[in-house]
Amino acid sequence: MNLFAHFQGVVANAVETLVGQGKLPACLDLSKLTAEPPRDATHGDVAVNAAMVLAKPAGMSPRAVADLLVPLLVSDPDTAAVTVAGPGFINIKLKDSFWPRVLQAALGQGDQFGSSKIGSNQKVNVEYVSANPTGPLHVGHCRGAVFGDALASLLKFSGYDVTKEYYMNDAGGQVNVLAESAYLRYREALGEDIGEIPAGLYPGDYLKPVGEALAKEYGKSLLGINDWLPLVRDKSISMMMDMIRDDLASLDIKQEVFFSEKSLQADGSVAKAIAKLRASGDVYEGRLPPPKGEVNEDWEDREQTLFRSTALGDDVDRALLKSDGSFTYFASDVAYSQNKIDRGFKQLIYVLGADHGGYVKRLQAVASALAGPGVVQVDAKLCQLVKLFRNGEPVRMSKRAGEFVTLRDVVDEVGPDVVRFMMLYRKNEAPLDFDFAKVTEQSKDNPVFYVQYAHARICSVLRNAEAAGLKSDAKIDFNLLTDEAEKALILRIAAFPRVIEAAALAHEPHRISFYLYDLASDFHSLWNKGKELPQLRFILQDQDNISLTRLAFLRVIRYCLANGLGLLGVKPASEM
RNA sequence: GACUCCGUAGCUCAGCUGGAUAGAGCAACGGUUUUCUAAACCGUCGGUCACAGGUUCGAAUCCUGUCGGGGUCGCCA
Repeated sequence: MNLFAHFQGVVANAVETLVGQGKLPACLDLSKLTAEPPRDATHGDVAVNAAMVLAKPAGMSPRAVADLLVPLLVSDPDTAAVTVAGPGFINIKLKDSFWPRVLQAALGQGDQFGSSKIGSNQKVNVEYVSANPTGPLHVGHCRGAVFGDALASLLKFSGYDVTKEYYMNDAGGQVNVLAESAYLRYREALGEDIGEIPAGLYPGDYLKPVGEALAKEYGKSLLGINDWLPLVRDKSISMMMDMIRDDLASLDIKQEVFFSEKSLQADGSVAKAIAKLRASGDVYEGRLPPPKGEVNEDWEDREQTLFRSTALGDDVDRALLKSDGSFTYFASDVAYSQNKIDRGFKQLIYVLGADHGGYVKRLQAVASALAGPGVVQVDAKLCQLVKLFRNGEPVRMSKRAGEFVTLRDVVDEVGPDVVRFMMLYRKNEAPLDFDFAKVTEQSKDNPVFYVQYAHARICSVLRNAEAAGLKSDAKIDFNLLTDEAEKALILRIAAFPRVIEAAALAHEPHRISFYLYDLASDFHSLWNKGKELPQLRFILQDQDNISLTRLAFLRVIRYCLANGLGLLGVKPASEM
């Protein structure tokens, strides 16, 4: 249960009661009404902005609105006191008996604590990675991969019907280059000296197994023929996708749908989607102004088939057909968008690199044109660059052969949990520095370690508890948790569902990482307080009720940590 | 030139879709350990939220403009 959402409802009901009594005018907009944790804990437990938001539309002073609301809120069974403060905040102080119920409920929910139904089973498509199937994933793909996966988990946990998807660009010119590169490796596998890989082809060693596989499967039969390309291309793509899936598996990422661009062209979907847009007047024949910025020698002024994306907020209209009559990449995306709409998705989330920023508006324009304005929500999450460092020194990468750091290199060096946590310890719009030395350091400077250490400490106490042998008639009574440090933790725990919901609505999984850090900090504080004040320790000799209560408390904290880490895709450590 | 992201403490960053006196960590300084994991904790110091306007009860947050930094601007994918 999200207690803040609960009290927002309580306040909304109170307002409606007042409207019913004629004390407040009807048709007030309640959408801006919030209930949130006050900045300063001395103000109470829940801060409500109702009086300030409603004052103007009601034609009253905030104070007058508050005076109407306070009596109704005081009568709520959970409130101990209601005060009006500052510019018109209504601060609710909850009864002491409220918090034990929160802990009890959290304990009962266990690994579901923090989950919600705010998604109402709405169908959401999260498309991420979608790297060209021409080689292994590099470190640049890492962030989007982890981000997309965590966002999908977060949305599932929040009650959305989520599909995790990868779009395979298996139709363009890149995969023909891949095929030519693989064909060279095939000839090499048959014993031919192929020399240097020509410029423009993919030089990486990872294509050698493709050549060998082709040699094994077809012998020399592909040498004499002219139409080897489609066959080699399909085989290469298939093997590259297997490799990419392996790379993703190393981060424990498994997408449910791998959607083929080629299939859209093959089954006529692209032509159909374009025809639909032409019928609605969104596609026309026309000319484009030359591109700004760098001069492009290939630019040619000609009449072409264009999507009227400027009508929907884009900078220029977008071409759908190349001069040779084949579809552009964007044309496939029109059909792909239609396909997603047809599958019933109400939200299309694209996790993209920052270099795709210019693509966002046309994706939104296409969805709007195909489904109607506002019918499907398109949210593009742009992940900024990851800069790699080794002991403070930037890791140099060049695009020449062998000098790029692969996703696998990073995962193999620091482990999947560290990669996942660190990639989510920044909001996606912020650039991220990733230092191999720092992220594996075992100290509080390293947030991954800090959070894991809290979890391990809890597990350690729970192990010790088994040896302590508590009496079987001991009872859990969360009213026994009265210390300031304990209360701080209880408040933090109570905020967990709200953090998850807010992160899900904002599509910002990084909020969970920061929450977990704060939670770990509260826990470490309590732990150390127990060093000075032995009565605050978790297991007390001959005080089985309080010991059992504190152990249950620890289990609730552990659920928060484990559930939060689980959403990030990080495995909690039970010892370190 | 256009679009887009960013600009918050000496450094790295949060800031809960507009709330009350702007928060953490690092660095600096001081303290805590016969103890359930000190791999930790507590305290002090540190701010013109880039700048200028606007919107309103109220702005780091929204709008406009300026400055500074990153990214993008193809019939590529």
